Amino acid sequence: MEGRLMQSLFVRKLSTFSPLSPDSERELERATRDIRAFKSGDVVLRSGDVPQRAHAILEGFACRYKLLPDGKRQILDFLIPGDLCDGHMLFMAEMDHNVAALSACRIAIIPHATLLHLTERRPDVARALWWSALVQESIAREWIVNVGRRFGEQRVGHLLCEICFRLAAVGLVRDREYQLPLTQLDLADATGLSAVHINRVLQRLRADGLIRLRSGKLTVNDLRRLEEFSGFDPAYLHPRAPVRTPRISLSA
Amino acid sequence: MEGRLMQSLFVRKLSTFSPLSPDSERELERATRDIRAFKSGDVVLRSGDVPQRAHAILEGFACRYKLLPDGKRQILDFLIPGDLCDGHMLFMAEMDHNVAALSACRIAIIPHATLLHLTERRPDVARALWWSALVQESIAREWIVNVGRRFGEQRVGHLLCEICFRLAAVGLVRDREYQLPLTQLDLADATGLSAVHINRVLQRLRADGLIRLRSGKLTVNDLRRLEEFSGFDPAYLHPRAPVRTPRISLSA
DNA sequence: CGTTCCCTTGACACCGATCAACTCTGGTGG
DNA sequence: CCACCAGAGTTGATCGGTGTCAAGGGAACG
Repeated sequence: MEGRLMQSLFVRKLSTFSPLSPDSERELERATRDIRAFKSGDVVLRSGDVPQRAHAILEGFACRYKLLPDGKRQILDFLIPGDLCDGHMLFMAEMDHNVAALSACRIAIIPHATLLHLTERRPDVARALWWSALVQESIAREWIVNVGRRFGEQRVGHLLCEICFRLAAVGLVRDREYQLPLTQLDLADATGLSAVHINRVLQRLRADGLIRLRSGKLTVNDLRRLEEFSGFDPAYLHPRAPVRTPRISLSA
Repeated sequence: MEGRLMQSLFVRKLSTFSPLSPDSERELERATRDIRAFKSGDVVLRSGDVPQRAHAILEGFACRYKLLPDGKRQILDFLIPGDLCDGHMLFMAEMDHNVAALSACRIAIIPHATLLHLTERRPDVARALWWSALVQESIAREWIVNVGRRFGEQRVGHLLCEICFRLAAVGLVRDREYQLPLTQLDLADATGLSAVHINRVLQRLRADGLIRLRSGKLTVNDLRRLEEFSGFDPAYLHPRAPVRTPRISLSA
């Protein structure tokens, strides 16, 4: 829908991390014109890969995950429109986890060379990328708390709150509702629970009137109550702009 | 012990992330001359703080943690000599978690102004700091897997492997042994288990001949076996130097 | 219009929490 | 030097959250 608009979600989101100059936005926009479609289940990045191109979600849901020797899967993060899948690969040697599409996705492919070149000449871009890595770190830490110390109901509630806030930040929440193209198995692997248990947890959340979830559409009946119930505090998403905005320039 | 040597662990570790020029090392060294002692239990950084100074561990163990409304604690990471507690605070608005000493610690206090100034003039320093943030992110993700999808024995085993590798990287492992000044409650809060259960897990690991743990000293009898048992793969610690080393300069 | 996921439900097992007591250790002061 | 004390480690009994297994129902897609 609205090709041009959706395309710029990546740039828009980056600029909320740290303001971008119009020129930088234009150049980033130009760099994200190579768009590929992925089907649900497609693997975008594989552990051990040494990717030469960066991937930015424009539409759809994806996730980071790791597989254990015994076949169990742990989802590490959901990737929503505007998210960069592999920002760290600009510097690191190889992927240490996988990324796969959880729904049909449109993903922008950006050669590292282009992104590096852009970053070298544009301090605001470098700053935004660095900042986005810090937010990801912060989200990962909250996930540790989620799987480590909360009960099933709170885990799921907390996760749904996080997704709500993150989607809202890119304008994908309307009337307390958002598209959630996730399987109960996906929710299970994100929360460290089993699919059967997720099913029962969802039923209880529905029975308590906290959420409605039908055919991929989630409705939060009372966000305040769900936050309270789940122990959710959006501070860890660092929604505001950074305090200091030093000029960062990457020059070759 | 050996004041001068210990002091430079922070600099030494940073330079393993990304090589530092002798000048940068010298300047960093000079910036870390303000050293404070902390007792076990002392809170170094509190959630909500807006610190004006960065903290680097020179000696001892500390941890990041969050407290839940019901009083439960989840440890998010252990901070060992060489680690920067709050690198992200150079950019972010406020702390979203706490940092406390788990043993007697010596911690270098570096004013943000100094660190920023240094970073602005020295691309190699900026690059090393960015890189260190990426490694922290990677560690946090592996912790999600640990608490989400492993059994008690493997969780603890995996954690002990990680600490072993990280301590070894700063030269604090000798003869498969290292100082582990952690309470069983600390291990519990790091693995999402209860203190009682940790006790039983440790007994089983000892009985299986995998480890020895007495009076704060941990011995790994057979690292290969412990890794295999715990599903540990050090790749996520990204021990090697970054592939690309673009010049990053922060200029005000 | 049938195949394939996905969701749902029930029975049962088990990992790990909780509670409560006891022991050990290291440090302190008389 | 020893008695004491507080914190940490240990143990047993019991409870409960969550996993596993197995079967059936529903909805989407070709």
